[in-house]
Amino acid sequence: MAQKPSIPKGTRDFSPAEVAKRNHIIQTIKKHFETFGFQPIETPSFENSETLMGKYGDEGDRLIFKILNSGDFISKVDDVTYSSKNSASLTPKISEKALRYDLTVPFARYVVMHQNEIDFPFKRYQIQPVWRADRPQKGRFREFYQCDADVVGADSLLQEVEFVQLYDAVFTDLGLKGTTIKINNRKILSGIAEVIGAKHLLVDFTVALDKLDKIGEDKVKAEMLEKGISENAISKAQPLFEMSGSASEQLERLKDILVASEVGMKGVSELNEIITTVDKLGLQSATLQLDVTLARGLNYYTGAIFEVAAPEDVQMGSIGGGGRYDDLTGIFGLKDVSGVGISFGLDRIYLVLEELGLFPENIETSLDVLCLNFGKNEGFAALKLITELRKEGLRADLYPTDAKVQKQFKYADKRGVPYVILLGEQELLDGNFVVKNMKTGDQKAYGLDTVHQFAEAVKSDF
RNA sequence: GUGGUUGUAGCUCAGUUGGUUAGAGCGCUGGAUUGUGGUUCCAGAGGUCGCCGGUUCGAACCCGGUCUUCCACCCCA
Repeated sequence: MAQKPSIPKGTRDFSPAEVAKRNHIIQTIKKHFETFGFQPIETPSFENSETLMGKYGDEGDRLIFKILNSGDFISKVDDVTYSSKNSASLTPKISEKALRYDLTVPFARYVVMHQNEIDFPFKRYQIQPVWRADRPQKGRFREFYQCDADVVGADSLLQEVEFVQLYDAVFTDLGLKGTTIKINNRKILSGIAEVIGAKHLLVDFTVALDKLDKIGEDKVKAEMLEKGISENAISKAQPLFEMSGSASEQLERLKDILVASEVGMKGVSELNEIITTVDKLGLQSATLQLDVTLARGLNYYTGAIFEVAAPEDVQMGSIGGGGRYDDLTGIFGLKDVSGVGISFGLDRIYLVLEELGLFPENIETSLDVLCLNFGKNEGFAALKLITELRKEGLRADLYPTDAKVQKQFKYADKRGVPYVILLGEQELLDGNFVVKNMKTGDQKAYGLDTVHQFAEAVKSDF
């Protein structure tokens, strides 16, 4: 080996133990997606560039991984473009495909392409990796999984209510108590921008406001000023910085502020309906919290927006987010299809569960029974035995060589196997096999004709 | 994309003002133990000091570049 092999920045290998834990999260999410009536789809890992470019803002375009064209792509570039050394104009000529950046835009493309086969409202879920050419940090990778659930073709606010319940169901099932589901409505933000006379600067306004809990009131105002929002406008928005109290109290105050804005009042009434409905239904372990500073960067949200914060004692960015987008499919030529969806950040949920020690104890157990190998005849008998155990549905294996018993036991111990079977010369003569419980150290003999009994005993121990 | 940070054995880390042969703990292999793991004891193997170049009689150590790690910003799951 000339040089140590490596993997690209921001990517990871997953060991058996890590895969087991990731699967635990994925299976839990999947289970609840399905009980809520979502159907799975999958889309290609790469799309045509024009499907993705321009959908996530300028910043987003920069973070999309582009795929170089095949063949002698450089000779097909005209001399002017080639010698301009301008990446923005050269890129489209040498790259026509790109790795998907999220699952929502490919889903919108899917809906438009398959609109005639889909029965609306369409509830789909999708669990696949996405790629971003970002600089890695804690909980941020260049390849990571998103677990999305979206509904298209239904503009009822009951969808929003369902998504709050879905978040609650998943995080409760994972044992992650004390998550906060923050909710806001893009219409309220639009309304405020309208009322303060900064409608044209909506995006800058919301991006700055989003940072309130992170950088504080003064810095947020400074950023707004810098972006060209007038002093006067900012002072009109002052009540936003002083929002407190229950959701209904906050909504009352918002009504006062937004009375002149039709869209703003619509947002207030939507939010009110969602919050009061959730309140009546109740949540198991999550808290729904109105947060008027919640903005979320993506430009396509038009109604409710969500973000899930991990329990307070864990240092981690959001572990999920989503919202309603009234016209996502419009970009691809299908008008008037409303969509709403949420996403779970698998990798971040993993880090949170790990930090809080919330993975089930025996999740890493990959084998229920290991049978030791005492030689040719004994090994053959053992193979017959574990074949029966496998038919019983147990994960059973035979040590492949008749290595020293000590070595075989050590292997079983390291693998975390709960039961070890000894089937040697003496046992063969007696027509039985000895089972050692690795946790307690107890040993017990079973007749070779009572394998089923043993299997049941093991299963009842789970 | 901007600024900073990290890299020494499989893992976690020491390593003096630049000085001969780079260390520890854990893990690994073998033995104490020819049918009993997790504890203990003994022995052993294992390193191009991230990579490339420079300064120097001499570099793990100083300088430059590069890759990587982590952090802050931008943005975001």
